[in-house]
Amino acid sequence: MANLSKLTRGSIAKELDINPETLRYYEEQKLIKKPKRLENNYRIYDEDDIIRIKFILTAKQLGFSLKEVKDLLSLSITTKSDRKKVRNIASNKSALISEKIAQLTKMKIVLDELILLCKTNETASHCPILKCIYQK
Amino acid sequence: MANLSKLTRGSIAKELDINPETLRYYEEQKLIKKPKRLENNYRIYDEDDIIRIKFILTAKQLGFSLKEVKDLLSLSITTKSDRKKVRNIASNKSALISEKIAQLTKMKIVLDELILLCKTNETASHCPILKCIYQK
DNA sequence: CTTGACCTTGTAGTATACTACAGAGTATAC
DNA sequence: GTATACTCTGTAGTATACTACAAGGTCAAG
Repeated sequence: MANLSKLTRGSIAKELDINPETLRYYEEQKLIKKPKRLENNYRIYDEDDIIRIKFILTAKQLGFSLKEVKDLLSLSITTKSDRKKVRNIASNKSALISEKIAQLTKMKIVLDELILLCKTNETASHCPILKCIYQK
Repeated sequence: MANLSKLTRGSIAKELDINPETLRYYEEQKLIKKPKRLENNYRIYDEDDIIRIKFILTAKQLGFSLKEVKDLLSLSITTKSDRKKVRNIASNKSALISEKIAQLTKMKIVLDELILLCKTNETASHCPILKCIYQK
């Protein structure tokens, strides 16, 4: 039966540079919905799935666990009662993200200083990266 | 023998809200140096150790693996030959951090928009957080 | 002077997040 | 029409990062 170069597990995995099995794992963990199947029972993904998977991979890089990613993905307001819950989760995550940005900014400043030192003839022993901890 | 309320494994762990065993694990993994010992063989840490442990915990929250943390902690210029190596690692990490900051910023914008929606009477179904993927 | 809360070592177990494999079916390339 | 390269399911194994436990030593409080 014709495949018509559809978005199967393998092609998605290749495009996103992940193991095809990871897609099955995310499905099992309910991070992505069960995809449609071709006549031959092959999983077939759409653009929305790709967006979602990209989000999962990105959030993971930013230090969120799969459980936290799941929380983030659940943030939609479909009923009135969702409003307060969503606002709570979103507020918490927003604050957490601000904190992460602040820490990363400090870390980047120290690294960029260090790169400058490398270009000149100075030395920087004693783990200069640690400066970012007691830096404003 | 007098302890003089020294910084033992337990007190550090309590202060940093981690499991005392984690300190032994980080020592084994060579993320922190072997600490001095009291006369009774108890591990005893100093302020530098605390800074270093705080850095490890922070970097982990930001999505760095322990291996990456180790790389970051190794960034010191003690000999001339270090210069190029340090500059390479630091440059790579600096760029990676910029990327993380950009992604987190996008994510925060979407979350803050969502919080606003919660305050008004609008709905936001279909996982609004996913917007941060195809956002400039 | 003992009870309980620390500490020591070595080793084993766990949670998270994949990753691989077996055994079978399906599909494209020559 | 047959390699070989996918796909399917179920299940087992692995890497990372802890976390717990056993068996024993140390220490401050009552």
